[in-house]
Amino acid sequence: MSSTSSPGRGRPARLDRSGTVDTALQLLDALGLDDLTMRRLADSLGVRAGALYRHFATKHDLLTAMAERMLADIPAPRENGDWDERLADLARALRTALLTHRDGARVFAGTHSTGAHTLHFSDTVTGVLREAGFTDEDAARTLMAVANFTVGHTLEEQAALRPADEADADPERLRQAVESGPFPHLVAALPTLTGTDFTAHFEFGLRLLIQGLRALGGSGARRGPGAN
Amino acid sequence: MSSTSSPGRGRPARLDRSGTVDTALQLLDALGLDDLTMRRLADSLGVRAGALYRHFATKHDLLTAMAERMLADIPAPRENGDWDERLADLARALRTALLTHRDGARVFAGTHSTGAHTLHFSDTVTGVLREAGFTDEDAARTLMAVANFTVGHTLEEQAALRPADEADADPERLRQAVESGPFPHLVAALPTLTGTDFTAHFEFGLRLLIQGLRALGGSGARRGPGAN
DNA sequence: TCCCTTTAGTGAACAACGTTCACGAGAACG
DNA sequence: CGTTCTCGTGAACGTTGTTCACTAAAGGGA
Repeated sequence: MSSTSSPGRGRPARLDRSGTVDTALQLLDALGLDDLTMRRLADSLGVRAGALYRHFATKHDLLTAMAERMLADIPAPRENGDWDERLADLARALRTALLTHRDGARVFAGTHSTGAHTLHFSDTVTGVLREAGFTDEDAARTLMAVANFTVGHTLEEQAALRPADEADADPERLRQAVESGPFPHLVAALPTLTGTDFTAHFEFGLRLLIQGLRALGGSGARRGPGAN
Repeated sequence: MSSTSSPGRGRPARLDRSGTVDTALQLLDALGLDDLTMRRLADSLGVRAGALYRHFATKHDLLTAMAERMLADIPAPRENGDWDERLADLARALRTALLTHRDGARVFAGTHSTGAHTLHFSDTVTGVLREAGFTDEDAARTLMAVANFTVGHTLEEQAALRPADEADADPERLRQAVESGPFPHLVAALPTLTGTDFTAHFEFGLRLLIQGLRALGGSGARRGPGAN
């Protein structure tokens, strides 16, 4: 299937940053973040672990490059749309990018890339807002709010997606704990809380943020659409 | 200074779950999550590392107990207040609880406690919303949205608070990367993005969520206050 | 009081981890 | 052709979470 990830035999195994990140992301999908080790990655590349340090100063450096790569394929928001639709496009695209790889949100949350893709995404978000008439300050804070919500949500979503053998066994354990204590409101909320339609959960929070933004931006909300 | 954290000499060193969690949280504040090891914790307790496994099945189990303990001292929201004020109280209290300990958000995000304090907090949040007239479903989804935003925000806040020696050096490195590329909107947003008033950032996102909630809850927003 | 069961911590070990470094093979270059 | 530089090797270092046979001490009947 893939040409870069098989260890092969007798292959010369010339490494480079880009191909290594590719293989690392494939390995992440196969093993999860906890089992992604420098030695296993080196094995997949037909190389010893020490060789990786010619290209990445540290494992954290590798993870940062992986996070940066995850944002590479984020599509641009729709053109000729209102700012709220375009902002929603971008938030959904960020969630999708994190969901594309196993433990993607954990990798992203643990790093702080200043690479071109990450900066481009942030620039696009603030651009949509500034062009809609929001102040620089509100645009910046909105970027943070949307990104933090999206990362927080996806962290939770991917935690729930984990194989159940990892001692958590959330669905039933939570229900039992809630029902055996004085938590009447939680009992009522439980069906939704344990529901698995994470897209609906995400859309709910996103709608809240955007509605709040509409209420805030007296000038921004009423601008003509697509004044590109 | 503290009586539970000094290794002492010749002390019999009887362990229990509660005291161990206390010492672990003190050690977390002193060392940070990355340097909190089972051996160091055992040292602080005057005990060998293996002894900890009599009380905690795994390190993750210990961390879960620490996360649960962090929510122990969360104050109740104001009584006789509108639902939006009470919800804001709870969100702020969660942020404060996570900020109280170094890397608190990381510990919390990496665990899923089903303990009494965690459930009580969730019950209180959904209770405020249900009593305000929101549906069970909206109450549950609001809990998730507010919690995910708060955790995501505090994760970022505490990451920025880290000692600068950890290779990130965010403030200047980000500015330099942004200004050396084609990111005009980001440049404009930079002063706010690199600002250190995280409370203002948090309040902005929180206001967005609550305003959005007001727009959503036709019946909820107009209920009489304090219908306890 | 004696015995016996249970509890809790010891000490040593295990496999695995991230990371470092002296070294050698081979490419690149003049 | 000779030299320099690049890059992966192999072995090691210190540290991590976790396990387990053992021992010392506490608890409870008879």
